Amino acid sequence: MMKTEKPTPPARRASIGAKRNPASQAAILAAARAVLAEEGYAGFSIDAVSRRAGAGKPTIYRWWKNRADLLMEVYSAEKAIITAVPTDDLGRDLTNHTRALWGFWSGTPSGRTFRALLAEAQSDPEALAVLREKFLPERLRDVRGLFNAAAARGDIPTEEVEARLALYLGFNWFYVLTDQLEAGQASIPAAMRLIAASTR
Amino acid sequence: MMKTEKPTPPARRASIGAKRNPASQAAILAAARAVLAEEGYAGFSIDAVSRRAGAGKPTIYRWWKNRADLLMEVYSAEKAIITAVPTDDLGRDLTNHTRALWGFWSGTPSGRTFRALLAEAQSDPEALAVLREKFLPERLRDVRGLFNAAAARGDIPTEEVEARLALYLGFNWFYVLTDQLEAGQASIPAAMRLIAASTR
DNA sequence: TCAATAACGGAACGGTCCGTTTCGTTATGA
DNA sequence: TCATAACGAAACGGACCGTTCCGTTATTGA
Repeated sequence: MMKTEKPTPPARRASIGAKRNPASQAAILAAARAVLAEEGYAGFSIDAVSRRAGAGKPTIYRWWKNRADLLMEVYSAEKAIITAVPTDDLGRDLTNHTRALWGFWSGTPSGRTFRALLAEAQSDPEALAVLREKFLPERLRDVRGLFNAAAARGDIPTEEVEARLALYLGFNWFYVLTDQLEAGQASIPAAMRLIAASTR
Repeated sequence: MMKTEKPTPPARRASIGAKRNPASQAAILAAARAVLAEEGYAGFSIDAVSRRAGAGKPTIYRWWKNRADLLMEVYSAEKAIITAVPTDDLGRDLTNHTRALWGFWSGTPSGRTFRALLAEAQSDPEALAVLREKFLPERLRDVRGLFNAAAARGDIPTEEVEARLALYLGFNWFYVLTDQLEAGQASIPAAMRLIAASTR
């Protein structure tokens, strides 16, 4: 396998006593982010992050259970300023939100992080459960709010919120997982219009 | 890591001369299928397949470039008898096709194989390219036919076929990747109706 | 004040897996 | 007949996993 090592100054940190060193936490998250940005999921290993951060592996395992755990925090640490305030047009809201999300995925390491997270969940049932029951619900709160608001207005049936949410999610997953965010942009408006269509 | 070894009779085969031994090919594919069925992507390694098949690793690498290559053949070897002949109702066609696909994914190791394939593509750009440009187009031929037929009838705009196909694909991916095929069945009809909706 | 506590980075551990090479064996096909 | 090539086995160097032990550092609380 490849071995693209960065001669970056390790910049290690010592213990600051019987408590967690925030500098180490930050260095590890930053290193994970950098590895993902530069090497993608293929290069993402605890060893690589450890080397890059100038941190010991035990320090990583002390605070994160496994790779999925670390990936989730890396993703969450990137606080996307994607606010989703419902107007009176669900289709427009969804289009705007999708464009913001794709911009976030493309313009930061977050797209790669998300892809890594989803891949990791395929080989770790426990990670998949956390993804399904904690990570996704949190990340979906705003979008779900858009659908709920539309349902409250009577624009869409309440009992179809789940199906439409799945359509929305899947649409985004398909393009990010196939690394086609660029080419897929043209499909956004039509897709969002269909997801938001009122069932008269 | 785990070590759940099967004491199954190795049942190895010798060379049959200066040509490929079909029995070895079959044994390797069957072993890969079995490993995926029993251990999922987590247990899928060339070593494990080699042991299980009673085959040498060089024999595997002689005929398959990498894991993704083997995964694709495992998936393709499972010839799903999912015919998609368009009627005059795209929504109904899609619902039927989706149910057949999910049954196929649930009732065979193919769901796990597909998940493994998608995960593998996240760490191997070359595998992703093959998936995108060869594997998916082949697998999507029939479904694309459904959309094209609907477009030919004037039920949906031709220029929206790509967007609707992406919605369809993503919907399936979301449920299979989150291992929620069972719970997601209720969402199928509504989702397919939206994807098939005519834009009057 | 001063020991118990705990985090830190490091090195090293046994183990798995990768992809390749080397080997002796087998049988084809020209 | 004999070059060719596939076969399984074994072993390779290297990467990575998750853990253990180490000496060091500084906090915490008795």
